[in-house]
Amino acid sequence: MRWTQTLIPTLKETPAEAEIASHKLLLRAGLVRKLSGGLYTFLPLGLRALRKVEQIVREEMNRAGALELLMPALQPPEIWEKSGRYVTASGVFFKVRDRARKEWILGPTHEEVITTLVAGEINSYRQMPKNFYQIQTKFRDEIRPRFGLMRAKEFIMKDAYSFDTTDELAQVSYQKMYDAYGRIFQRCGLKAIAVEADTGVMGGKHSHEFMVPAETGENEVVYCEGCNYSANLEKATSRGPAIATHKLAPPATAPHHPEKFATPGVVTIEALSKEPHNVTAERQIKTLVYMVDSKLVLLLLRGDDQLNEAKLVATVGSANFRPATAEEIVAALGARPGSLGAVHVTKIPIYADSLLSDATDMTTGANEDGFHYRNVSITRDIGVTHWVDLRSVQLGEACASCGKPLKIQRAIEVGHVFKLGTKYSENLNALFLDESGKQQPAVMGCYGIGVTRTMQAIIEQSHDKDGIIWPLSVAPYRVCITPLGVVPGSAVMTLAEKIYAELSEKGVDVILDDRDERPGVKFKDSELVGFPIRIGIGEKSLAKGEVEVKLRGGELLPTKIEEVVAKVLELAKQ
RNA sequence: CGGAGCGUAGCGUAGCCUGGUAGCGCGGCUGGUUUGGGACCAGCAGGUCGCAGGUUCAAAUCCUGUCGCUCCGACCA
Repeated sequence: MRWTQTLIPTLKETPAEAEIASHKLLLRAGLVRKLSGGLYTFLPLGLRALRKVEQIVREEMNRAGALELLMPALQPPEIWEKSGRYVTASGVFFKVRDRARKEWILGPTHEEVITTLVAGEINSYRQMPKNFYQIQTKFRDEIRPRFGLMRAKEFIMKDAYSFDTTDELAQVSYQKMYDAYGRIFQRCGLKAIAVEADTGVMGGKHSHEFMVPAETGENEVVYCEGCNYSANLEKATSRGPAIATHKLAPPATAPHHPEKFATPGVVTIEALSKEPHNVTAERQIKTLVYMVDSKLVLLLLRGDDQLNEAKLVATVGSANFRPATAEEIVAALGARPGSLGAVHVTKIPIYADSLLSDATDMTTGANEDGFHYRNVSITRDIGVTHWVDLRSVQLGEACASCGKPLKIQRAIEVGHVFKLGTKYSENLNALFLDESGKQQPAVMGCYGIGVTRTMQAIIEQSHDKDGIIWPLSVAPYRVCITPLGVVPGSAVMTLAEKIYAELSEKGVDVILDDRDERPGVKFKDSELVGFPIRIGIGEKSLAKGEVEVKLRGGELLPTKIEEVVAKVLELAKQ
């Protein structure tokens, strides 16, 4: 490709809308342009990089035995009603109506469609296992699109769905995808790690997310350097905080009942931990009031812990919850937030974090404004209905499996693999006959990669102050030829044309910067766009019988003219 | 949806508080000088100041509404 014949609208200045490095570079390097919030046009250069990522995904899926197909983006709501997700997933739907006013859904994902297909086409254990995938545009009415392609209303996803006869074989399919994902991200030049993850609204039993460490990521990953443990913060567990609760023995003189005391104006854990009360946070019980499916529940945590809402969802089995309003709380407990507690509460379900299971000599609100109880023993004084895991792991806590201190790092989720079980196959009738002629639901897995997000994650992980540093495997062009003069017939331009023709002939992706621009402009642009290999040709180097081969990552390699094609072929090999 | 901020030329912005001529840089076009790291000179084009209403002799500026964008939260590839 000749630079003057394509469109690469690079920008010197960063558009105000971009906040993170990869978003700024997508715009500045002329890869994408925004049409509207969360909606982007891929310009020729951006599309080339995207196609490279797609091709890597395709090759690895094929290698893992998955079968490519293509499903409609427009879906009938009836199949979502069958799966039960018409209501639970309704928040993400873009809906449209046809001329008869019938409603259709722009597909946010395709479990319902693929399961409907399989229900019709696969009837015997002899036809399994099967794994189908597609690379296709998804539509999600995101509450807040952001960071360019990172979270968009419309994005390209690779989604795969496996169907097996047994749980054991489904595990094999899952492992194949897990391994393929590792290869895909590695080939994209990404450092990605697999972490245990929460299954969320997808349902299912078990899942891993593939995370790209990045400060700008929207997720937090808990990991251990002592063993291989790593998990999304939403899911992570530990041996608990450094100060254990069960070691807080009550003084021998303490009475065998809670003792009410006045705490005027004290409405936070922190305030209670200071003068004159001096009750440290780990000796307090934090009482939260939530509305879950329009019913009140009490959530108890140790004073220094944070509620993990993903764990709450897993615990109560509903994503339909919110903190109760002050009015609802006063009506139910008779006190305002800040003086709440669960002592003597009997009519409301009480979910307590397991960390409190043997807590004694604790302090908590007395459900009377301005008063707290001390000397609370949770098993003696509080009618806990459910002991559960509600707390978020904190930095430095001991790893549950090896005891080393846990670390926490922000990351971008680029892929997610789920074991789904038989939820969809049962609801949508994807049944097969086994060897004994018995009808059974297929055991499913589903596997997603955000292709557009992966492309941006590569930029986020691989750039410097001058621009993008594309890995060879996904660069829009592997080689950029930069003649410093473009006069037709000149020695410089003649050589540039010759090298361009030879590399093109050998099948190398190469772009010839034939713009009549000053050298500085061309150098800056080639670094901003981030071509892995640049061949600089100018009169100075030509006089020495050389051209300059420059790697975007660093080295400058003066190269004899007659050796340059062979050398670049070697460098551009993957 | 809750909270915060911002909408002025393709991009980045000044002007707004204190109402009266829309200004600058980048980019674009023409001509010239330049030519190994985002050149210089001269000239030119490009704006219903997001939109609608209101106040006023007069609105980019003040008021109301609305739409859009960005950031924090919930959602997720």
